[in-house]
Parts: sequence; structure tokens; C-alpha cells
Amino acid sequence: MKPDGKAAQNKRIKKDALMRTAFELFSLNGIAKTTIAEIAEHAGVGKGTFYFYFKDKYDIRNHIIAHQSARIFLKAKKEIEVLPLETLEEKIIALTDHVINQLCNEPLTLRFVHKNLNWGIFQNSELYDVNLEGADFKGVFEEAFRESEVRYDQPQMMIFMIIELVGSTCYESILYHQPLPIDEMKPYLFDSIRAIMRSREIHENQVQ
Amino acid sequence: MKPDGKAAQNKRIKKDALMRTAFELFSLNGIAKTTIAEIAEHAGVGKGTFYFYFKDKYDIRNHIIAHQSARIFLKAKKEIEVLPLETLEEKIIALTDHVINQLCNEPLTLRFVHKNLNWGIFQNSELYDVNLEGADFKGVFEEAFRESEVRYDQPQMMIFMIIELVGSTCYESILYHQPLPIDEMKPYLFDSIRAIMRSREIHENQVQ
Amino acid sequence: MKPDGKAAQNKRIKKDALMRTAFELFSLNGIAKTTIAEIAEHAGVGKGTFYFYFKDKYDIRNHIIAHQSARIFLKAKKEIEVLPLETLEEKIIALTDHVINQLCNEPLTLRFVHKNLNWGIFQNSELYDVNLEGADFKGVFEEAFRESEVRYDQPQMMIFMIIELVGSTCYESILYHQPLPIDEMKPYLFDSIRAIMRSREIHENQVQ
Amino acid sequence: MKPDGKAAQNKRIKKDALMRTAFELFSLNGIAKTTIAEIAEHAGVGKGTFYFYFKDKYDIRNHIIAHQSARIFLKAKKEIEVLPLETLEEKIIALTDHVINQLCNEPLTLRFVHKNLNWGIFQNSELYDVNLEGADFKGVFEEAFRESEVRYDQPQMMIFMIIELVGSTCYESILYHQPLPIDEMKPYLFDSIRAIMRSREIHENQVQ
DNA sequence: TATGAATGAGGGTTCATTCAT
DNA sequence: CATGAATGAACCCTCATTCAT
Repeated sequence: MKPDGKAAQNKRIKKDALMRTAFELFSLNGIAKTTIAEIAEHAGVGKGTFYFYFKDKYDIRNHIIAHQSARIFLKAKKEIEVLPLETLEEKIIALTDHVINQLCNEPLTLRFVHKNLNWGIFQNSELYDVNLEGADFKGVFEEAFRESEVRYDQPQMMIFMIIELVGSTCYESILYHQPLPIDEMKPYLFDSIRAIMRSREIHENQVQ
Repeated sequence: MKPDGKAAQNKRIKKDALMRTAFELFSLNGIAKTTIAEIAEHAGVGKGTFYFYFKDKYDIRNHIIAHQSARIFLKAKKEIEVLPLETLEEKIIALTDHVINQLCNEPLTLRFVHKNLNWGIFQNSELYDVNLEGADFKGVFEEAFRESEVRYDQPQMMIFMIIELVGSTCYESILYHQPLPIDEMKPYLFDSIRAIMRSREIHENQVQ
Repeated sequence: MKPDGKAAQNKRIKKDALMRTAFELFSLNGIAKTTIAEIAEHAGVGKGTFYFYFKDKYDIRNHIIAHQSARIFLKAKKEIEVLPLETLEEKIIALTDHVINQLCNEPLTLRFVHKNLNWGIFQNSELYDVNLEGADFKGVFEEAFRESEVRYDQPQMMIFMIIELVGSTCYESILYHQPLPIDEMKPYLFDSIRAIMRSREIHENQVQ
Repeated sequence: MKPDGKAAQNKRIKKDALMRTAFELFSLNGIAKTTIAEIAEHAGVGKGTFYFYFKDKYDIRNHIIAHQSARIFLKAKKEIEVLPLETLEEKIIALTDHVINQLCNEPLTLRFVHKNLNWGIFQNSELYDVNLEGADFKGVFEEAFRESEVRYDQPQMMIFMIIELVGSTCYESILYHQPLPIDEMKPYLFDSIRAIMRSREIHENQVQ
């Protein structure tokens, strides 16, 4: 008489449907111009149902950002795992490259995630119950640094700056082709990433 | 016999009053939560008057961004002109430092300008009739590069990436102290800027 | 177990209340000077509710016109059904007479319906879900022509011209008593209708 | 020091410019959607100047209707004066035909004038200082009836009904091709006019 | 005489949120 | 659990009209 599994599963389905729909509408028309009525209607549920799953528009927005960022990051991570990359530097460049390629194919995602993605959401994916395997950025990077032969000074901050640089640059470049289209931009961007990383390398016989 | 000056001057004053008021309200409460009625009321003009000067909320926003960016940039530029800085690298670091210091004192300005500032508005200040002496970024940087003893590959793009890096980094760091407060962040940020610039230096006996 | 009927019925009631109220206000003050706020207030519903039922002021106007035209037409039709009228000509004159009498008693309706009533709305009452029995003008007239002993050339157009003539004439005559008050006008108007009809009669031994 | 003639002439020019401009805008966009600011701007005068010449939007509308109706009527009248028409009936049919042809070429004029043209404005052209030679409808028709060999019962009302019939019919037929396009409509319309007129003929040996 | 900057009441419309069913 | 009719506060924006210049 208490079909718990079924019900819980049903809830997950509805919640996902709402998030998927909201993501599409947010991407297409922007957050401000998307109404809850629209989201509910396109998701095939009643308006009241929306409020059962999310507090308001900004609550669902945060969930979506966490989910989409994780999705793109994890896909890129999986793709580079098969590549024969030696150093951490090579890995990060490759990861960046794959993320950029995904964003090129999904400019709407880029527009939406960009600038809504802040460090906080990025680091606290568990707050937004991201429903994906391995969505633990912090852990992933910590492990990568442990495995690296080269040591880095303040690795966390380095990652922070690289992410900010890549995010901002891609936004202008992919969406507005400014100051250059992304393809021409890439080499300079990768150069900058390498420059930042090398400036933080700790050499054996060196005191930091 | 020439009532032109008076009237035009008067218009300028009203327009500036609206922009100043709107800037304060946008900074305090955010753009979305600021109504045109509020702006008009605080500026001491009728609601209709707002629409006489600006198309809508987003029009005045663009004007304000262009104006504030220029203001901060020009003040920093003036401040470093008296310093005995030899190289372009030193100048850009100093300029960045002064800009950051201003933004620390005006976190609201930072919140508002951030990520509303895109490369387009930055480069087309004349579109928004910025009313300030020397608000010609492009020209300023071009001159600086001409005067520099060191040559740089793709100087425009280098500036673009530096600006994006500084902007994004400061936003998180000043407003949310993440991943570190701005004072501790600065050295790493300046290191990154230097690293980016050095990676683009053109050495005499080298073919680009 | 079937809440369908209740809800739908309730909607119908609200919609009708809005139409009745709007009709009164349009008649009294004209369409341009009637605000949606007024309509909603007088109907005892929230302003938002109006927009739940009608797209805008002109949507409700069309619904009202279709409804009122049908109402007046059907009442006149019912009234003449009990009269011992032999020919189609007599029937149409009688119908016209009864319509005119109603319009004399409801000059506001006349002012409102006049010239807002166009042939399109008149013929497509189903588009505006007129909620009245027998509101099928086309069908009514077609049947009448079938039953008539006298044949007419182009009966549809004849009806069109008669309706236009009567509508325009009554407007000026009832509302402004120009060029004559309606009572003195009537005989001349009926003469004209008869003249138009007779000019379109098809006689047995005649080829049209 | 008092350039009266010049000034008066100037006024006439401005007034005509306003009326011409307003007529175009009213025709194109409708009265409700045309603003005084638009009229003034397109006419090349200040907004305040409009109020020097007209009380408000509805004042200029009445002037325009009177002027346009007169224009079309007079042009048709002039055109048929050269034709060898014997009877009044022929003249009125010809006049109607020419008016209809003009309206076909100027559907915007038709849309605008129609239903704004009421008997009052038509008969009191002097109220709106129509600036055209011979714009005295009443007089024109009275003379025509005096000259006619055939007498008519209540000629004024006959004209009234003909005008109403033609006006309403043309509106639907020219603008919406309902119930038939105007070319196919014409013969039936002219038949109706003839029928109405013949029904009002007074025969010598007859007592009305 | 002519202007056009300034006004502000008031219109239409939206939409997050609630709650009876 | 789910719904969607109902709400009404709040917003944006228009525009006729005035009046100092």
C-alpha cells in the first residue's frame, strides 16, 4: 500500500523534467524572461507542482547551473582519460580544450552558465544534489595534483584563476567572436594557461 | 540670443542626475529590483522624463557601465602617470593595482560593472557618449605599446585576456573572499599577469 | 467524482459576467474610455482574471458583438414566428421592424454594435462561441429562401445589402433623428427594402 | 511691419501640412494609434504648434473627414459633368460609380472616412471650413432635383439612404471582398439604387 | 509665434504565489 | 499528490497637455 520506490522514482522524473525544461527556456530566452508558468506547462505539470520541487526561479536556476557545469566537466574528464597525457599541464590543457569544444557546440549553455557559475556553486555541488557520478571537482583536482610529478605553489588558486580566465575568454570569443574567433584564440589562451602554471611550478632545489 | 547652450547644458545635467541616481540604486539593489519609478523619484524628475532621456532600463545600464568603467580606468591612469615606471609590464601591473584598490573601496561598483562590462562596450565608449576626457581605451593602449621598448605578439589580445582575468578574479575575491581575500590574492594575480606578458614578448633575434 | 462539469460551468459564469459588465460599460462610455480595470472591478473579479478569459479589450469586444447581434436577431425571429406572414418579403419586413423596435429600446446597444458589426463576425458566430440556441444566421436565411415561393437572384447579396442599409439608416435615425426620426423613417425604409427585393425576383417565364 | 498676408498664408500652409500628415498617419495606423507627437514631427512643426491650430486629435479628425469627403465627391462630380447623362437616375449612378472607383484606388481613405463620416459632418461642411470650391452638398443636390424632369417623393431622405447603402456596401466589399469583390458587386448595387429611386418617383397623374 | 522639455496620471499587462478541489 | 483558476500588487510605458523660454 506504500509504493515508495515508484513514488520516489516518479518524483525524480518530474524534477528532472522540470530542470530540463527550465534549462532550455533559460538558455533560449534568458532567466528574466522565462516564467514559471512556461516551465510548468512545457514540463507537462501543473503550476502548483513546480513549487513542490523548487522554492522559486532562482532555486531551480542554481540546481541547473550545478548540474550543467558538472555534466560538461565530467564529459571532458572522461574524454581525456583515454589520452596518453604525461604531465598535469598537458592534462589541464586537454581538459580545457574539450570543455571549450563542448561549449562551442552549446553556445546557449555557455550563455546561461557563464557568470551564473560562481566559485561557490562550483565547489559545493553536493548542496544541489547533482545527480551525476564523480561530480566532486575539489576531489578530482586534489587527486590530480597528488599524482603530478611537478609540484605547484597554491594549486587551488591557480585552478581558480585558470577557470576564470577560460570562462571569461570563451564567453566573449565564442558568443561574440571578440577579440578573435575561438579557434584563433585558443593557442594564445593555452599559452597563457601554460605561462600561469609554469610561474607557479616549485622546483626541487628551490625554497618557496 | 543663443539659448542653445543653456538648454543643452540643462539636459546634460538632468541626464547625469538620472545616471548617478540609477547607478546608486542598481548598485544597492541590483538592476532587476530597481524600478524606473524609483530612479525618477530619487532623481527628482517625473517618470516620463526618464523615457525622454533613455529608451529603457537597459539603455541607462549600458550608459552607466561605459561611464563608470571609464571613470575608474582614467583615475587609475592619472594616478600612475606620476610614478617612475620604466617598463610597460610595470605600468600595467601598477594600473591593475590602482584599479583593484578603487574597486575594493567601491564593491557596489564592482558588483554592478562586473560581467556587464563586455569587450564591446569597453571598446565603443563613444556609442554611449561618455562625458570624460581621455576615455579612449584603445588609443591609450596603442600609444603605450608604441612607446614600449619591449615588443609584444598580439598586444590587443593580451590586454583582452588580462582584463578578463583581473575582472573575474576580483569579483570573487573582493566580494566573496574566495578563494582568498584580495590582498593575499594580489601577488598571485600579478604573477599571472607577468607570466602572460612574458610569454608574448618578442625578442630581437627571434622570428615570430 | 466528475468535477469537470462544476469547474467548466463556473468558468462559463465568470466569462458571462465579464461580458455582461463589459457590454454595459462599453455602451455607456464607449470602448476607448472603458478600462479593463473598470470591467474587472464591476464584474467583481481581479484584473488578472480578465486576462485569463480574454486576450485584450478587442477580444472581448468581438465576443460581445457576436453575442448581442445574435440575441437581438433571435428575439426578433422568435417574435415573428407567431405572426401569420405569407411571403418572404413580409417576413423580412416584419423581422426588420422587430429588430428596429428593439434597437429603439436599446440605443446604447445600437451605438455599440453599429459598424463594429461586420459581415465577418455576423457569419462566423461559431468563432466567438455564441452561447445561444439558433445563432446560425446563414442557415436561418437559407432555409427561409428554400421555403419561399418566390425565387430571388443572388439571395445572399440581397440580404447583405438590406442589412447594411438597415444598420446604417437606423444608426443615424435612432441616435441622431437624422434625416428624420425613426418612426417617420420606417415607411421609406421598408419601401426601399421592398424595392430592392422586387428588383431581384426571378419570374417563372424569365431567364435571368 | 505687419505682414498680414504672409502670416495668414503661412498659417494656412502649416494647417494644411498638419492635416495632410495627420490624414496619412490616421489612414495608415488608425486614429487611436496615431499620436500628436507623430503628427507634429512629420509635419515639421513643434508639438505646441499643433494645439495652436486644433483643439485635439478629434478636432483635426473632423476637419480631415469633411475635407476628404468633399474632395472625393467634388472630383466625381467634375468627372461626370462632361458625360452626356440625361436623367437624374443616370447621373446618380454615374456619380456613385466614380466615387467607388476613387475609393478603390484609395482603400486607406475609405477605411478612415467610413463610419467616421456621419450625416452631420456631411451636411455642415462650413463648420469645418472646407477649403474647396463647391463643397456644398445640400445645394448641389437641391439644384439637381430642381433640374430633373422626374419628381421624387422625399428626395433628401432618398439621397440619405442611397449614401448609407453605398458607403456600407463599399466598405465591406472593397476592403474585405465580402460578400463579393466590388466589381461583381456593382451591378447589384446599382440595381438597388435604381429600385430605391423608382419606388420614390412621383408620376404626374398620381396623388402621393 | 513657436518650441520641445517636462510632466504624471493612468493605461495595459505580467506573473509569482496561493488554495480549494 | 497534483492541479490550475484566481488573484492583485507591481511594473513598464504612453502621451495629451502645459509653459518657460
